[in-house]
Amino acid sequence: MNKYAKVVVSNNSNHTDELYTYKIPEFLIDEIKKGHRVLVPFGRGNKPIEAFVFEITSFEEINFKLKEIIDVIDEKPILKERDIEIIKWMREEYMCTFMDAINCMYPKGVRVDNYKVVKLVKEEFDDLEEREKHVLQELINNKRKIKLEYLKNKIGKGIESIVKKLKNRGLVDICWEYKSIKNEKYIYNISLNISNEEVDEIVKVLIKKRAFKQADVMNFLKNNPNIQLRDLMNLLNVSKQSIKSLQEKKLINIEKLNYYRKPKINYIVKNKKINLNEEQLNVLSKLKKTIYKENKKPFLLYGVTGSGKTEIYLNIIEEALKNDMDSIVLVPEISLTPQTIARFKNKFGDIIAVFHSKLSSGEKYDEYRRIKEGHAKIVIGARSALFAPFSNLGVIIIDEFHENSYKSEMNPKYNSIEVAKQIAKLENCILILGSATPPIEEYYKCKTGEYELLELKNRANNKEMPFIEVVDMKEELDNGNKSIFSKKLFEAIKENLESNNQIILFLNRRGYASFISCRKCGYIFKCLNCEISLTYHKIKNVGKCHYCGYEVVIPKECPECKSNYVKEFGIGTEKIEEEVKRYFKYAKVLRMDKDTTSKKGSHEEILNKFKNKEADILIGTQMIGKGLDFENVTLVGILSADMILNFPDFRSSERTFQIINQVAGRAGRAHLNGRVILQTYDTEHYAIKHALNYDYEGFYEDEIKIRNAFNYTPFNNLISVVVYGKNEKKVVDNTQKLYDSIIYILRKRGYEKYDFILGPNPCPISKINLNYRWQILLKDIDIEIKLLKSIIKYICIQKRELIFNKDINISIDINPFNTL
DNA sequence: AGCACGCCGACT
DNA sequence: GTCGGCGTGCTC
Repeated sequence: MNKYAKVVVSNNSNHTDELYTYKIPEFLIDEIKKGHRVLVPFGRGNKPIEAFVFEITSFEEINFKLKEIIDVIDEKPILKERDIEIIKWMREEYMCTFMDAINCMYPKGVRVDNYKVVKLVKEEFDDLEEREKHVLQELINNKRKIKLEYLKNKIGKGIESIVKKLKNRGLVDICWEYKSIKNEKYIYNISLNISNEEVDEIVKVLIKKRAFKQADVMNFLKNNPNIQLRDLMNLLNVSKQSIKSLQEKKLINIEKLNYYRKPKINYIVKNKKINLNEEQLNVLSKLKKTIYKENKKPFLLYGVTGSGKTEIYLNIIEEALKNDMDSIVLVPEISLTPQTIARFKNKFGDIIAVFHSKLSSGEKYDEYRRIKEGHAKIVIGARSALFAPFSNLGVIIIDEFHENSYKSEMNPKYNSIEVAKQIAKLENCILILGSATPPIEEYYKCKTGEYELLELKNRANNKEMPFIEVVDMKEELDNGNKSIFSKKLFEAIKENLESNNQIILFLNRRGYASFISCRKCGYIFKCLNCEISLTYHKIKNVGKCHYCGYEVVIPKECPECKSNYVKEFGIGTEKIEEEVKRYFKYAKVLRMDKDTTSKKGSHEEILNKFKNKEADILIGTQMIGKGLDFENVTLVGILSADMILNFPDFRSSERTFQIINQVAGRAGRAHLNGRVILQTYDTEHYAIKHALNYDYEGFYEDEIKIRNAFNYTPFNNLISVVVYGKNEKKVVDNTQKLYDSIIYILRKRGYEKYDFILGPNPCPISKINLNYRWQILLKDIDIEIKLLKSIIKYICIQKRELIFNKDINISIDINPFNTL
């Protein structure tokens, strides 16, 4: 019976994003399985390309002749059944191609090497031009076959037409060939299959048959019981054939070992027992109970800062290991969590694989292999670690799962939480989403019963959360204090410095000032490539664009009106540093933001310095808020909560609440009492009021009402379609066309109200890197999200050429984290 | 996308 | 005539 494979071809194109059917040749029928990588001839020229088998069928569906699969690439399938399910799901969910999703699962880089060759068919020199003869002669000299590329180098331009002419006369043939990259690296270990005593006898027989090489090998093996094939071939200068025939005579064993196979390690779990408190034990026992339960719900682990979530993670992973199950731990940004990683490594040692985005593709592949071969049982890393190829997944943990790094910014623009849920469902494994400030839409799912809520309400050391004092900056201004420090914060810094305690100052913006302008004519320094004002960096006296990296020296004179009234406005971490140094001359200050941590390892360096008390004050942006323990910090100053609050995004309240919570949690973690001072112009805002009391539940209740009233998530989905390109007019026209097409389809389907479509509008950042950006936002109000997606897919992907210009790009994001 | 093929102007 | 440049259309 004929068998057919439906495959996805490895081609970065929207036009080939479908399943292609190939006939499986006789010799591969038993070999090819779902998930295998294969080589198929594709296109008119039958170029051999890599493809992934998604289905195998045995009936003929199509009546035109099918091409045959050339070969399988790997010994074992690359994709598991559930990987294929996830790929299909991601393609639907995020409107990406099969290949976009496959690229998440399988490290790219090692791909098929293909090239065109010219083959000699007939030797006939009559009526040929000089250069044609030359080509023919080359072919005769080179075993009648030459790479086209090689000929191009030898002959130069015009080779294509020469070869074509030769082809038309039937003298040569042009076709594609490939060098198959078999990815598996093997070691062949050779040993005797007979006893040493028998060897001499055998050697005599071999010599009689004039098989001298084989005799050499046998003699060698008598003295060296174990050797690798490669070494044996080099040392004795024997061919593979000689060794093979020895194997056929059953005189030797050839053992195929995987290159990565190390001596099997028995992993040691260090039993430095930390006594869990009652709350933790309770949570843990609930988790353990579900390990073998069918149809698990995802767990939302709501644990206040310092409640010992990590300890729960370590324990449940240990439990999984006992049951021979693997675990995945996602952390927001690997470089920000050295302490967490250290704790995992301490406990589990060698069986941990670490995934960062900064691994080279080779390193990534090595880690991939380690996992695939079962040498790593735990992977810890950023969102890409989610796709680790474990065979028996038991637990997925997403730590600090409110962090927006879990949403991919690149195609496919997936949300790790959603993908994790999908994987957990298919693998029937435990999914733990841990946070001190869960996203509103996720916490909502506890209320609806989609998640099971686990709570850690107390800090492990039983310390109260530090008291947050709020300072109204409007009042400060009325009292004539124009500085960036309120009187209260100023006094507190002074006190803490005197008593030799450490201080953290938090501000959500790097640089010195948020913009630079001329006070006379109002000129504002802007990026040349982006529609964004430049941030002033005083140390280098430059204006920097935080979107494209553009930098320009700021002149004293206004380029517009030539006056001397150029001045910077707003505050950034650089300015805080300057002010602190001005007021507190003897304080030692460290600054941690994107500017001071660009070098590798500079992160840890700053943190270590601060931990070792080499500085009194740490000034920083968001990155100081991530799971760091500093015992001697007794004061945290949040300089301007408004900066986040006034951000033009529906999540800004939530972000504010989260950041205050995170940053405040840095104070007083050990024996000392902490104090937090929060400066804001908006003391009455509900996010700030609830944050002061660490009242997540209260904040949730207020926020969910707003989400409901304005049709935001979790009540509605949002789709953002951004149209961008270098030509502003084309961008505007194309966005309008997109809008018109959506309306046209909706009207045909009987819709009359279109108020769920916002736009077309320019994006809040209307130009980035010379690309003008326009946007249409759609919500699934009174319309099915599926329908909405299918309409957008139809217009933006399937009929793309009909509607959009060639130099126009489209970016579709389902439930984006921001709509800039 | 990326490749093959074909149509058309340019040039020995 | 034929070279090669680009436009067009298809990929099991």
